[in-house]
This record gives sequence, structure tokens and C-alpha cells, in this order.
Amino acid sequence: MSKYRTHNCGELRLADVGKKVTISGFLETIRDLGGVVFLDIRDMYGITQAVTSGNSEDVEFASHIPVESAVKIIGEVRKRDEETLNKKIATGEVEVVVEEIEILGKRTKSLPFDVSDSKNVREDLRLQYRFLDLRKKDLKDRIVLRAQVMQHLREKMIEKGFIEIQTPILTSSSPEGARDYLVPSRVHPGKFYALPQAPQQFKQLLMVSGIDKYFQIAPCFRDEDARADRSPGEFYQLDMEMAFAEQDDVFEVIESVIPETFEKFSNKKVTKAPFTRIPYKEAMLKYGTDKPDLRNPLEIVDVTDVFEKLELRAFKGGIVRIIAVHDVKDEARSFFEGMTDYAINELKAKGLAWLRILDDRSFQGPIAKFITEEAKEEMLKRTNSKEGDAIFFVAEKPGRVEELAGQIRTELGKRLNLISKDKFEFCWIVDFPMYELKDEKIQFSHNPFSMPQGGMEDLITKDPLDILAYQYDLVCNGVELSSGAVRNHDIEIMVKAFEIAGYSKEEVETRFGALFNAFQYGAPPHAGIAPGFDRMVMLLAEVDTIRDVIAFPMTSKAEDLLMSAPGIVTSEQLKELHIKLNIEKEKEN
RNA sequence: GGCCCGGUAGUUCAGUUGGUUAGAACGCUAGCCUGUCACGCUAGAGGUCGUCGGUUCGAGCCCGAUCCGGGUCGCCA
Repeated sequence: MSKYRTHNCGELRLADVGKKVTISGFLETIRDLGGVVFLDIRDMYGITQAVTSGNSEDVEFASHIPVESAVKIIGEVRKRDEETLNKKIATGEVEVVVEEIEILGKRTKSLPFDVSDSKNVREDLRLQYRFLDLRKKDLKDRIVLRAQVMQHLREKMIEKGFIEIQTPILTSSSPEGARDYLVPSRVHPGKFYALPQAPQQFKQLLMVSGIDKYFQIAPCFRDEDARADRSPGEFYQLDMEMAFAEQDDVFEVIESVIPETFEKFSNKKVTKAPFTRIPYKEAMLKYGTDKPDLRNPLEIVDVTDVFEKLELRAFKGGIVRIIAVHDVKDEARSFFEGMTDYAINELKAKGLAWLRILDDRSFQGPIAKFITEEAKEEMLKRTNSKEGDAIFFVAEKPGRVEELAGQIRTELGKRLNLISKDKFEFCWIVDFPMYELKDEKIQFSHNPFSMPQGGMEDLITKDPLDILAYQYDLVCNGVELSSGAVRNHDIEIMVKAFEIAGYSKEEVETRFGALFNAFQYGAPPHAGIAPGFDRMVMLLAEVDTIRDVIAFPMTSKAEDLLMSAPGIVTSEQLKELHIKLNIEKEKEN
């Protein structure tokens, strides 16, 4: 039996009445009524009320313990009177009558904020005192959820025959992708390790090693700026790779592991396997994004051909896309004008036309007079629209039209309340293009190690921009959860693929030497994926910032306010690492 | 790096057109109170208005610069 407790603060019940118990926890509040003092003792499991009265010394002592101190209480469990029980807490039918009270860890400094009400405190202060903020139940519960999800995913992966292998944290810099975090070498002057952006090359090397199914809940490091759903510096992925496998094999694993996990840790309705597969091109047309929120039922339809025949100057020469919304008869004119304002002011669109379909199937709205009968019927047909519906028009140049239509679709979904809050809608985006045009140069659009569809033949015969890759994204509720691919394990195809993107064979050899070399010793076909772990927990915890699911998060400027990282190091340390700082001197005032 | 929002007591905020000694709530300290559970009541302490500079007779308020926090674009194969 522990010296500190016989019970935790969440478990005492009526059945324990009469027992002599020891509980320990943080002193949450003191209610001093003069002759009687109530103490709420809180630990990770709950809150228990302790009470002391009678001896005026005890009462005086108890009432002056600084709140949030760590305390131990020994006493007898007593049933509370009918009119004084507290239904809000699980232990509310009993209380502990204090016989002995000890301060185990006294709070000697004043609290920077009210721990029980930290939700409203500015975030940088909470981050600086994260250990206090974490005392609060809701934040702690999310960290516990994170731990449970992690354990569950691990168990599921092991069940599926995957084995967890750690790959190096100190590794070498790879030239593709994000900026690296570099670590100077003491032993090798002027040389640097890099922290891995992902265990990409290692897991592929494991495939060559004959590890059939690898996984790792892998820390990844990228020196890029933060977003609400992207922590700066470091994050975790459920990284996996399978040998002798293709796209469908990866999908099967994910579709068995992920929805089951989401069902277990939420009450929401989760997409059943198999998930809808949407080709990239189709997603860009129908949803205006490669991470569509399928809870939103609205779809974008192309009508450029219809408008080519019409005399509508504003739409001429552009791509025209429409979004039909159903049963909006009761929406006021202000709803439609509000959407136009949103498009112009928030999205910087040139305009947003709309038409309502009246009871006699005639059109009403700013551009109604330009629409011929034939064009009208064609649009109604394509969008499956009827009386009482309305159509929004987005006319823009190629490249911009998808994004704008997508934003309008999202906003319409929000304003018309079409997006169900109690669903997790998963889908696959497949058939990503292998290459894209950037600054008029052909570049890899995603992972250069992806296998081009059609293999060598397509690489040789097709326009590079038409070549698709076995590259896929897992999307949930509009959040990109994961990217994956069938890898290119064929050296000849790899050299050709890099050649198209402007890299010589020698460059590939130097940049990705380990993989390039290993693949020449008999590489199995393999495929993998790496769902973002933090984002999964974010979705499950229903929070908007990634900091809410990380125990010790950094600020958006990649600073750890609690540990003061990054920090200054001594000149001895720098000397040992053969480093001289070269920083402009701050202007002296 | 660009843009947007914010920074006033320990915390959350209010602060009029630029005008006396910058307020409230919670918290804190002290006192009173034997059944509270956000206990209550009374009193008190607590401020470089992020920082620097400017305009003005006078700046929390206006202007410029800068720092910090958040969001977003770039970036994130």
C-alpha cells in the first residue's frame, strides 16, 4: 500500500463509508466557513471533498494552505447528508473527515492564472506554464486520448502483422522537400546530421532488407512555418510500408485500422470501407480541392461549353463552373447578395452571379436575361435542379476557377448548414499527376519516389503533364490526413522519372545514394502511407489547433516558452562543434 | 518574408472627440462566518497602458518604428 494513498480522488463511494483512507492530490479550492473548512482535493482521476472542523488549529492550518499545493489527507470516509451531496462529481455522496493533513509540495509562488479557468487565458502564458495548464481536466483528457489512440493504433498494426522498427533520428540531410533541422557533428568538423523529415528512405531500405510489413509512430522534423493544424518543427506520423504490395493492399490496411479507431474513440458516424476513391482531376472539378469535405453534399459542375454560346461578356473567355443548392426557396435575397459580398470581399473574386429557379421554372437573378431557354434546361439537367433551387456561377481563368469554386462550395455548405457535425467522412484521392509545371519547368508534383502509372512506357511516350502516379491521399472531413504511394523500385524507371524532372543519373545517385544503391540488389515492389497522427487526434478531440493535442507544444514561431528553446549555448559548446556565429550585431541605442 | 487581428492590474476585459487621481469582475491579502461545493459578507493591496520615438498645452487613445502572441499566404517532396 502506498504511503501516499489508499484511494485516488475519483473512486470513493458510499460503499467506502467508515473506512480510514489516505488520498493525495492538488488542493483545488478552499471553502472556509469559519468553524468548518472544505477542501477539494483533485488528482488525475477526480475530485474528493475533505472537511475539517472542531479544533481551531486544524481549521486555521487547512484554510491557509495555498491552493494548487500538493497535499496528503488521512481521514475517515463519511456519508454526506441528503441535502449536502454534490451530484456534479462522482465522489459527491461522501467526504473525507480530516484526521491528518500534510503539505507534500507547497505552492510558494503566486499563480500566473486561475488553473480551473485557463481556457480563457492567453495562450502564450499557458504555454509558459504548461505544467499548470495540464492540471486542467479537458486538456489532460486530450493528452490521455492521444495516448490511448496511439496505443490502439499500435495494437491494430501489430495485429495486422506489422512490426515496429525505430529508424535514426540523427541522419543525413536530403535535398528534396522541406528545410532540414541540422545538428552539427563534433567528431566531424564542418559536417552535419539532419533530423529526418520522415523515415522515407529508411522504410524503403527496410523493404529491401526483407522486412515485409514495417510501421512506426515516427517523429518527423521539418523547419517550416506553422499553421493551426500544423505544428512547427516536429510532429508524428503513423508511418507504414509493405513489401510485395500495391495500392489496394495499402488501402485495405488503412480501411481496416483507421475507421475502427475513429469509431472506438468517438460517437460519430464513420465511413465504412471501402472508402470512395476520387481521381485527383475529378476532385479538383467537383470540389475545387484535393482535400474535399464530403460531409458537404454540394458539387461543382462545369458549364463552360454552355456559356460559349451565350452573349455574356463577364463570363467570356473564362471557365464557368456552377454550384446548385437545393430547396432555398425561403432564403431571402440578402442570402444571395451576402454570398456575392463574401466572394468579392473575402475571396477577391470579380463577382459571384446567381440565379433562383422560380415555381414556373423561370430564372431570376442578375444574369437571368442572358440565359437562353436551351442553356437553362441544360444547366438544370446537369445539376439535377428543380423549382425552388438556385445556382451560383463562378467564372474565372483556369487554375483559379477550381480554388474559387471550392471556396464558394465550402461557404455555401456552412451558411446553409449542410455540413453534419457528427460524421467522419473518409475518402481517397487517387491518380495524382506525376509532374506539374512550376515556373515553366517540369517538376515532381509530389513524391519523386512514386511509381508512375504505365511505367517506363508512359514515361517515354506520354506528355509528362499527363502521366499519373500511384500516389494517394487519405482525406477526412476536408483534412488531409495522409499521403502515400506505390514506390518506384525499378532503377531504370527511376532514372528516367528523374531525368524528366531535370535530374541526371549522377545527381540521383549522390542525392539518394543509399536507396539508389540498395535497389540494385533486388528490390521488392512496395507501397506505403503515413497518416498524420496529431491530426487524427485533433479530429477525434474536435479541437481547432494542433497545440491542443500536444503535451508541450511550440508557438507558431517554433519556440518552446516553457523550456526557452531554442536557446543560447556557451561559447565552449560552439567551439567544440567548430562553429562560429555570424549574426549581424543589433543596433545599439 | 507579405497581409490581417490582438497586447491596459496576477487573469479576463471596459476605457467616450485626445482632457481631473485609468475602472470592473475574478484572483490575491486580512478580518468575520459550523454544511459549503464558483460558499457568502467587509476591508485592503495591486498599473512603466508591450517597448522606443513623434505630434500636442496635454496621449491608454493620434502617427511612425519595433517586440511578442494568434491566424493566413508563401512554404510544407
